[in-house]
Amino acid sequence: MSTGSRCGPYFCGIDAAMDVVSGKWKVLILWELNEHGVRRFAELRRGLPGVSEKMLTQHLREMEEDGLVHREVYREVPPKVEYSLTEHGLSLNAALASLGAWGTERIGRIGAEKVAVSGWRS
Amino acid sequence: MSTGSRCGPYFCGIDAAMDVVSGKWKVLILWELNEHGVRRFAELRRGLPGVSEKMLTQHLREMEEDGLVHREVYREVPPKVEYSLTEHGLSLNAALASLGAWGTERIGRIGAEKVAVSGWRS
DNA sequence: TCGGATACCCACCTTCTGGTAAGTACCCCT
DNA sequence: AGGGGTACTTACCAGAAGGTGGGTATCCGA
Repeated sequence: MSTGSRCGPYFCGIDAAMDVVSGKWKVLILWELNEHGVRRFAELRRGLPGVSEKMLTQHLREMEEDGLVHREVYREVPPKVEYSLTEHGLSLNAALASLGAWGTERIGRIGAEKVAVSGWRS
Repeated sequence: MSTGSRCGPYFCGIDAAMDVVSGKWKVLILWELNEHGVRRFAELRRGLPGVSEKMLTQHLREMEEDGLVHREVYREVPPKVEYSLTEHGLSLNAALASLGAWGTERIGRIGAEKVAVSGWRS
């Protein structure tokens, strides 16, 4: 998966979009980055309770490959890396908005539990 | 998974929506059902090249549990079962439209291959 | 000097997902 | 009588996804 680039063949557009978004934390990373604009690695980790460092780096690398996030490395000590959304990441987030609204409605319908994390809304 | 109902806890709405849609063929089933209105089991199987009977039944059962599809059994011989979308399934499909548009744009951007199947558009 | 922070990488292990192949029971067509 | 279609179910298996716990090099504060 790390080398197997997500590039189809696809049945349709939804298929292609689901591909870049499939991964336990990807939409959450997208959301977090959208909310805060720019985030450092450790900030993302703290914002996503339960994510392992391995998964976070792996997902971030894949999203970088897919052109969704921008990775800015500052060659200093201690290391500093900033992540932000590219324009494709931003537009993907916008495209996910209606899906988010549907999901929020569903949460209310089935009375699902929600993880209480400060900073998470909707 | 068959018994583990998809019911959170969730971080946000997108999370909840992704949950009911995660599965290799689910969005495709959703799309197929949306295009044709009502479909029988074998029609769906033929419309989704590569799907195994096991996965199709499994996904259909889960989507029924999640209130996305309606299953109508006709007690005859040979057996006849018709599947269609519920209103929640229809609204989910509508919510996926913008994501589909994003994906279609992405396919063009990266020049991904598309499965050529008659009946599939966009 | 010791612990904590930064941003990772690596190997190992478990869990989950999906595929294969078989069986079921009854029908129609040739 | 044999083959194909209907809509599944079950058992088994392979590969992918994700979690755990270690290591790296450097710096800062206590």
